[in-house]
Amino acid sequence: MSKTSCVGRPKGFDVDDVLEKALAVFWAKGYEGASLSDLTKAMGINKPSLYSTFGNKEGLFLKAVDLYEQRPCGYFRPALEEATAKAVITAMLNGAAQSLADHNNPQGCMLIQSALTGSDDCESVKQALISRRRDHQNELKIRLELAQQQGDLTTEYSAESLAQYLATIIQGMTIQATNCSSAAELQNIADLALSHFPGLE
Amino acid sequence: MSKTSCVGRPKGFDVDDVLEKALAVFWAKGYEGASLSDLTKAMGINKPSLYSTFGNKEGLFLKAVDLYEQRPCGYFRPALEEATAKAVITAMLNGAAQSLADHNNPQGCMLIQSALTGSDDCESVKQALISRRRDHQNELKIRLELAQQQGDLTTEYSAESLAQYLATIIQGMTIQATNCSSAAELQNIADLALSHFPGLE
DNA sequence: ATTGTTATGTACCGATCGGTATGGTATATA
DNA sequence: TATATACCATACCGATCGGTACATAACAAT
Repeated sequence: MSKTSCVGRPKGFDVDDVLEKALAVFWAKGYEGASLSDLTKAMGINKPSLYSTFGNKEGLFLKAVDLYEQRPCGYFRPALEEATAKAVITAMLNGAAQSLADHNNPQGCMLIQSALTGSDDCESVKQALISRRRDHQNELKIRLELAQQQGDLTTEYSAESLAQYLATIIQGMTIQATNCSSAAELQNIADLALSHFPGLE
Repeated sequence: MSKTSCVGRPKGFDVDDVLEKALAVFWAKGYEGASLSDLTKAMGINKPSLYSTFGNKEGLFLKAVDLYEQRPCGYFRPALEEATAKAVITAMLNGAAQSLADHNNPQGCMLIQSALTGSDDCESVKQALISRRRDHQNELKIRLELAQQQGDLTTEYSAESLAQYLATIIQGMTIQATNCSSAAELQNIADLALSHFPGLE
């Protein structure tokens, strides 16, 4: 797959494999907090290999973000596919609670905590993450608009408001996760939010 | 006040004044993202003055956090003094919305974004901020317990759950604020949260 | 005016930052 | 086997990091 078998010496590592190691480091330490030494040590490769494969630190980070959105944060897209607004929101809240409580992963959400602030150098990374967050919120809005058209979500509130409200709660849950909240606490928050969510009959 | 007029050459700057400048830098760039050059330039002093006055970077940061809790984030304590649970929660949500929308300040909440992640060096700062957040949540819990005793908050949910739920929403709002949400959007989130808050009548 | 004390500005410290030049090594093609 | 190609390890680059030594300047006490 990643071995298209070109001429020359083959890579001594699996690209997807080391990317996953890099993801774990960025997730735990953030973009600027993760040094090249941290990364190469965790990935088990040397700096020239990293640069020839991923371009530079920022390129590696963005690839890691792509992987993050496919893997651990993976409850999001499936939740959008649920049949009704209530099912979507339920899947979203429960998925967040479970994902954030999973101790196999670093605490919190990578899209939020890896570059909320930072030096001037990381402005582009910061903006990239803001875009991803807004994109997610927009996908959710579109799904809730559909639900309103299909009649399983009241039109008392705009889809935009409700999407923003749900995003706010989930983002708050990610901060709670970094505060060492337990799985039970996170699930309790999700339950409270669901049972009092606006617009669901 | 800060000039107790001791022996020796007097300071050429006002301590509270430069601390406020430092706060603005830490708030915007985070603990590690704010370099000593950033800080000294904004404060208008040189490094030796900074170190003799505040100890080191971490000492300066912690002093800035103290100041932050008194000043821009200042809606918290007054809100606890409100007469009823509903008034407390209303003041908390509206205060957060207004404070976060104030463009005189950097975006977001300093207690959250200035050290969510980072290198190993900033572990103690990270923990200090986690403590502050949990302390705030605990103060809120105690206030809501009192409200339950006084009968203006139902006992359907524990004060601890409700405090954590409100903290989650406000923390989510701070992330929304860093996503360039408008004042109207933030207020809308606050309104939605208030009108659907569990346990209020 | 002298002395003691504290603050200031400059110049510097070792360590680490992100990133790269280089030379040797392993592989595919010919 | 010869050669071209690409990867790997080491050592290095200038810049910046947090922090400090040192000489000088400004004040209070005598």
